[in-house]
Amino acid sequence: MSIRHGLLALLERGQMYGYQLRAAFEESTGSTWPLNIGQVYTTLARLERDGLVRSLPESEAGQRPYTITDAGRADLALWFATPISRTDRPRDELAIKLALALTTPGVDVRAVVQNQRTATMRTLQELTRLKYASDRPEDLPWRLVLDAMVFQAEAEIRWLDHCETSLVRYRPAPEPGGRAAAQPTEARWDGEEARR
Amino acid sequence: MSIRHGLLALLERGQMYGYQLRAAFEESTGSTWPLNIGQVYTTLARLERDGLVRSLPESEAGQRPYTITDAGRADLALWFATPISRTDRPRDELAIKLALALTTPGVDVRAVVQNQRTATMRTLQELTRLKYASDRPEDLPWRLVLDAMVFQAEAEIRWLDHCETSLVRYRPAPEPGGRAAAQPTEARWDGEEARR
DNA sequence: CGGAGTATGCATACCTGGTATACGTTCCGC
DNA sequence: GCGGAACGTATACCAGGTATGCATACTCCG
Repeated sequence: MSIRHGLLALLERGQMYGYQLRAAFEESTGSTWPLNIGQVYTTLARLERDGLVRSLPESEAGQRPYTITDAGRADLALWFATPISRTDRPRDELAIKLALALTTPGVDVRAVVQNQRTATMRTLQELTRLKYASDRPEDLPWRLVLDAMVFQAEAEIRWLDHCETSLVRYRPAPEPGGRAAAQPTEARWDGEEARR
Repeated sequence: MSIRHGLLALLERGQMYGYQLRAAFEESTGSTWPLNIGQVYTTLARLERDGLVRSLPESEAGQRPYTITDAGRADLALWFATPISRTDRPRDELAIKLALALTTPGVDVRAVVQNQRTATMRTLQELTRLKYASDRPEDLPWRLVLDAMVFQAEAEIRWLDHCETSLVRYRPAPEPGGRAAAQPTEARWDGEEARR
């Protein structure tokens, strides 16, 4: 629901049309997350269907501006007033990957951790480089977005290190017989282990 | 692409059918991210369409097990070998929300930050409670997933505090005239500000 | 001047992720 | 025996996300 409310917030500043909305969205986050133009139009259509925006008559240059409605303003206010909870965040692909790597035969978990660590370190350097590239005080929103990514990358590094030490202590030998794809007859996960 | 590869990794342990796959997936992440059963079947169909899994004949009990193919094994190995980059992560809804709050008239940014902070602190307490609930050493994957969420929540707290101090220093008065929805004639974002 | 390239602008097709729901069977307890 | 819980598959539907088509206007350069 991020883009819906993002467009609503931009329309709260005044009427705008699709192309403008994309530019404003990308500018407010420093082009960190490029926004496909097609999604802007489909999202605008859905917002209009739901009564949160209203499309104005096409301008002389062929642009179709939109305005936010009262219902849209209420929805936006609710979005700003409601904190983002843990349950409506997307799945953490890295965590899933590592958790599954631990129980998948033939996977070098240490290597996965190490590869990810160097990649994340590289990202972190790139982010700090970007951070000090522009120091204009009016870029506060963009710099906060950058800081969010920096903080998150640092947390990821810490977590990866934590994983590595946990691995050493708990998993000296993951599977004593090597590749364990040898039970052909029946599946090994028959549900009674699935409930903890 | 998280679930595609997740199912592939589970099938690497041996043949399984849909319902089993969901149970195994949820168990390996400690039911942190519940997986809708419908998604398992549609994803399996897409994996079979792409030649990464093969469906076996229906068992006597009416279950339809799947096996991973060689192409699937190769895809899975590639997934484990390739680190997750910054660009293919989902948008950070909280960062977008705060960046937009800064430029949206009539939004109390401090309140947004404070609300989010208390909510995240609550999740953090809940997570540490969960973390010490089970200490079985064989639950390492699940505990690592939990730790990932803890590290991320802590980073979020730090970032929110950082936002608050930045706000104090840079934005003592966001809009001197109050609600600024007063320019009715023309849109205020005409593209020449959009390029930085 | 003419054409190639680029920015502006809208629209649609298509795929994946995610959810709800329908619809069966089996098993177990009351 | 019957009602609910667990097991199991399947489909419809919506939102997020991407690629692409298509049109106009401006600019730059030979």
